[in-house]
Amino acid sequence: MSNPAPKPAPSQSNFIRQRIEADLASGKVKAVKTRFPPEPNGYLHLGHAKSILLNFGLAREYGGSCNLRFDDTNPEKEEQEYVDSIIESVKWLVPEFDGKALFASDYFDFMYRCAEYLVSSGNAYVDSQSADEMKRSRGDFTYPGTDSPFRSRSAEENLMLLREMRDGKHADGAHVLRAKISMTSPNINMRDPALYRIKRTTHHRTGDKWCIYPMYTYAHPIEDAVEGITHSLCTLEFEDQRPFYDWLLRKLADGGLLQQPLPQQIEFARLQLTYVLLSKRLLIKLVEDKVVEGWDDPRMPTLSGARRRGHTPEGFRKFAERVGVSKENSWINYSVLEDCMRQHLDEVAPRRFAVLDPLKLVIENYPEGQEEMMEAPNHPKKPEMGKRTMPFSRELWIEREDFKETPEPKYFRLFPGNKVRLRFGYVIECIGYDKATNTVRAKYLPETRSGTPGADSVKVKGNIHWVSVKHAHQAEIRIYDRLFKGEKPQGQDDLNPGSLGRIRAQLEPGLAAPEAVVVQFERHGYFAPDRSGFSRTVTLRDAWQ
RNA sequence: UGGGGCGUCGCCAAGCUGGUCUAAGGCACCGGAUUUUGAUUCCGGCAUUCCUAGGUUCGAAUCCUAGCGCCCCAGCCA
Repeated sequence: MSNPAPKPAPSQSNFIRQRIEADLASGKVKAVKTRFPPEPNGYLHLGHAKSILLNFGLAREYGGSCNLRFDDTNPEKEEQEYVDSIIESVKWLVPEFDGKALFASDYFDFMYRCAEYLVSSGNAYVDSQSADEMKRSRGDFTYPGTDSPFRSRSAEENLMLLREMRDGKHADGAHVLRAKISMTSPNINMRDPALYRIKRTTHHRTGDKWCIYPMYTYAHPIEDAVEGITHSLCTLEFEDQRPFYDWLLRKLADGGLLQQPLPQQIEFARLQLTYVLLSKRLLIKLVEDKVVEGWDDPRMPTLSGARRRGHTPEGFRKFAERVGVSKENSWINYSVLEDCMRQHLDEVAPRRFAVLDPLKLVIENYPEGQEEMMEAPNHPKKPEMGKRTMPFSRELWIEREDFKETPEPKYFRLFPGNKVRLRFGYVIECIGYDKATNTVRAKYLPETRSGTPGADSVKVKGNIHWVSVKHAHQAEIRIYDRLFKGEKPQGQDDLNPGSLGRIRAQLEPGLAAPEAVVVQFERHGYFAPDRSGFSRTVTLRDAWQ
């Protein structure tokens, strides 16, 4: 009681929060309950991250809870492998997630009972038209549909047929259970939508128990209601489905099968990122065609790929906050995601030296055989992150970019006659370049050793990193570029052939055994230890050129 | 074409029970300061205008009318 509740970070107002707050204030809803309902037919991608963070975030923010629920109503497309990867990704992204997964298939019995109720109460019927006939009689945008010749079957006949369907007495496609609403509704989704179809397929969880499976349209509202979901968030394309969502729930509640308060569907705009393709169909194809190494290839826009790439949950949270939620069909620049990752990584990544494009430098007045240990902080602003030491010697690797025989204007790194600081080491002066050995020649100024009183006696503008040739640890570094070259890629034709680059780099010795999830190679960017090498997560911002 | 949505700065996005809007905030961008990462941080600048045209009103991004533009729906997919 003593301490005032910690003030939550002020969240950006949005239409969903407003709805929730109104429902809470009016007493319509006691506690917020949301859900994230993926279909286990692929790996989670960046678009899902927005939805996951939205649903779990809202629940946390309003002291409610959020379920991970698999929408496994189509056994033909769904697999256990996907279930496992999805659970793992959600766990990774949302620390407070308890790892418990729910399944639509656990409600199949109840859904079936609801179906029998709808039939008995005259709200559903078994249609025996072919798929093609159904399509034709549905009408189109300009013409109303026409009633199926089977629409007026008696409740008894419908019930009998439905049970036969359930018991596997009919072939796939022979019949379908439909809601009896109106074939003339201007909303095509209300023209007697299908509820159950016959699919004599083995389900990854219920096995061969069922011969009929509910449609998403029918199953989803029931799943929400059974779990006591208060706010069912989905993407814009389901907006036209909402009247049916409400219709179904009301019928079932009238029949005493569901309790108030009933869940309400709220739609928001899905994430669209430039240079990224988030279609599951295409992602599956990239994996199958081996265009990438797998679902977790660091170039993939999947969460498992992002993780290997070095992207972090905290970065994603910043991203979700930054892009907000609305009904506006917007495109987010990919650079926004990168910037969010940079922002988080800047705070937590230990700094290290890595020479990605090595050029040899010899300090001619530095005694051969001499070695010194140079101390460098792990983070420029966080002394609590400690320090590490690096061996310094006469021959060093420096970045090819950091030396120019003939510098362009405003270039302030190494060139003949110029002085530069070897970061956390000495100030050196370039005295030439030996073409025969491809070596930069320099002399050092002994009194300028970092951390000593004379360190600042010589002012220099440039600061470059280095690695002792004798002590360097070599490793492969994967440099990733965008997987697609177009700003709004359409498909595989837009793949960027240069999305993967491999280089051999010279690293400070401690990097032989990296402890951090992501480190910063100073002046380069953030890199994630990955498979005996490193994956470049994202570069540092660079105002030079 | 019928229905459903959306249109506020380069990109997001508040505001939309009308006045406090000559429109919040973030990102980007442009200056400038600090800096042993040309990074980070810091400070300053950045829509007389809210898709368009009318109307209501003392007063409109907010209300009304008519247009225009974009997205979604005609799976026994989700």
